Amino acid sequence: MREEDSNWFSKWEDKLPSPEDLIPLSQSLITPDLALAFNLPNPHNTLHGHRTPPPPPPPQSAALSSQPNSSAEFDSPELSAAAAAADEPARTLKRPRLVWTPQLHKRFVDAVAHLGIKNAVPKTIMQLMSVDGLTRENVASHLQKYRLYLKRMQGIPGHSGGGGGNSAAAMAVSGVDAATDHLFASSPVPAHFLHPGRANSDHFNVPFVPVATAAMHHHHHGQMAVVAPHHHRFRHFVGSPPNGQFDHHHPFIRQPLLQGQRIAAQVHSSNGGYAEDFESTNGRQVLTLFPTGDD
DNA sequence: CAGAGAATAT
DNA sequence: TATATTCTCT
Repeated sequence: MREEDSNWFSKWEDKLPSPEDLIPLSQSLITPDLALAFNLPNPHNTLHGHRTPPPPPPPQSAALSSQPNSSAEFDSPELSAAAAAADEPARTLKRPRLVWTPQLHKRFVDAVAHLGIKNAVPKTIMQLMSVDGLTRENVASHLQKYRLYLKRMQGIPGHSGGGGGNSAAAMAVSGVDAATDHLFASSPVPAHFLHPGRANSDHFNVPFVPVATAAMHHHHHGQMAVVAPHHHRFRHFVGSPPNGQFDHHHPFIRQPLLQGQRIAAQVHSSNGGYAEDFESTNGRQVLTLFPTGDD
């Protein structure tokens, strides 16, 4: 692959989304814990600028009664952010539901596509997506649904996975409502996804930059310029080659979504509008990347 | 044990 | 319904 260094770079570069595509993608998920712990740095962000990021209310327990748990839980007032932060916030807090926006899903699909079905497992996908705050569970859950979607799509021949031309047939046959697949249909399904028998070949060779989830630095953001590929050869294999046979295709790199952009939330009860900040409705919060139209 | 994937739960 | 959580198996 080295002799193709320059070559692959071209291809790589070619394949990259344009800056315009990348920028809207540069959102980051901030873990609620983090948000709480740091009391939302609330930089000068802006875009909407308005409405101070309301200090996310402490997790008002209640709800959920899965474990009657012993005794009563006291939510001491002093258990505020400070105390919580000092004590290990992550443990007690509950993450808001993640909303898979088309942009986020796009990343997901890209990751899966470049990893190859074989290596596309939650952990790996998650790492490749490098979205701050995204958990393996988030990905696993989404992947499960996505696979079902693909399965349905496979049953319908003559379909080209396309956002624009969605196959009503597929949906009709599988008795699924169009709305159901809307998200999935928003990103084209790579052809090989639909061919189980076919040995697909793309895997690893993924120079991804692990994003340190340090909450400390929020320097420059917005600028998501394509990271300059270092001249080194990236030797980051994801997973182990089954038989040592490498099949390198286009290198795939993702710019980690840096934090500091903006975080938005949408209330579960179908809030018609788009997100503002963190809004809570009896403790039910939804974390979402702001919708930027479609891709 | 960690983690994938399916089955449930909310 | 969409996403989360739990459970089972690898």
